[in-house]
Amino acid sequence: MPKYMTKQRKAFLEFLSEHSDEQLSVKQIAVALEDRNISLSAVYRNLSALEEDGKIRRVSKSGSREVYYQYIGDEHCRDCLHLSCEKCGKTFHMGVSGAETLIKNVALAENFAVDKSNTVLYGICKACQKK
Amino acid sequence: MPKYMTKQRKAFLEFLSEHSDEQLSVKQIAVALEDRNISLSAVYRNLSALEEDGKIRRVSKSGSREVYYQYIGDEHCRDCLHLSCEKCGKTFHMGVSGAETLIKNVALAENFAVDKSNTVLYGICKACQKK
DNA sequence: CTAGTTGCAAAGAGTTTGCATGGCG
DNA sequence: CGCCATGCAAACTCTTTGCAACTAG
Repeated sequence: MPKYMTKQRKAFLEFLSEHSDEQLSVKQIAVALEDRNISLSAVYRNLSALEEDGKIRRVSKSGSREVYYQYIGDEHCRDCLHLSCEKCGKTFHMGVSGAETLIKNVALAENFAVDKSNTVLYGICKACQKK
Repeated sequence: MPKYMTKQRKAFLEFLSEHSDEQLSVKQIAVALEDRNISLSAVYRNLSALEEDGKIRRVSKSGSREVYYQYIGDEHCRDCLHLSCEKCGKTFHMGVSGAETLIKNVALAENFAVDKSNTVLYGICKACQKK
């Protein structure tokens, strides 16, 4: 949707893609970007535009009432299921073959067509399980 | 957490459990209950109390920025994965055996321990697929 | 030059809180 | 009777919007 690449928008996209394995709150994003002279309203407007555009995804975390955003810019991510760790907050990708198997299982068992792009599985990742 | 069963709280729980296969917005709940003389603040307070208490779950829907709540009062639901239809908004339960298999697959493939109670798979249900 | 984008401030929506009143147990 | 829950209104926080100024193409 964005037409012009302003310096604000550039900084915005840079920041999000550098943190593409994290789920960021609006506040985190705003604070990180105010050094770069991006106003709060620009943050909100860019979030909306990029979400419509499919470049980022809005997600909700377990405990929190806050809204979080995550970068999904590259095509790769669109074919993955996402696993979100409830302890460290990082996101893991479940590759195409694994995801397809899982989705087929649900389809068979329940006659339900899972929407990959919108589904996030929550749990505890390998690293955090060890702690 | 609730100590007294007031008539408001009774109506509140009745309404939610009658609609346990739907995800309800705060607004829907508030409108439905204002006939029964429940103020907006009582709705909010009860939502918080019951969420802490594990009787309801807060979920987020695909397109919307709104917060939704769903009744999960009975023990049965705690052992299920939930499938939420993006068209009709209804929730389907994926029984224990199917859910366990699915969760084991994820654990094997990605070393990730899925948190059943917090995971909702989004997609299109059988009935809506036919339309 | 022109239309999209930004910043600011004000408006709006959603949620929480303080306090006096009322009702459950 | 004591304490919790409620209702109301005010306070807060988060998000959106109008408008003038700016800037990428």
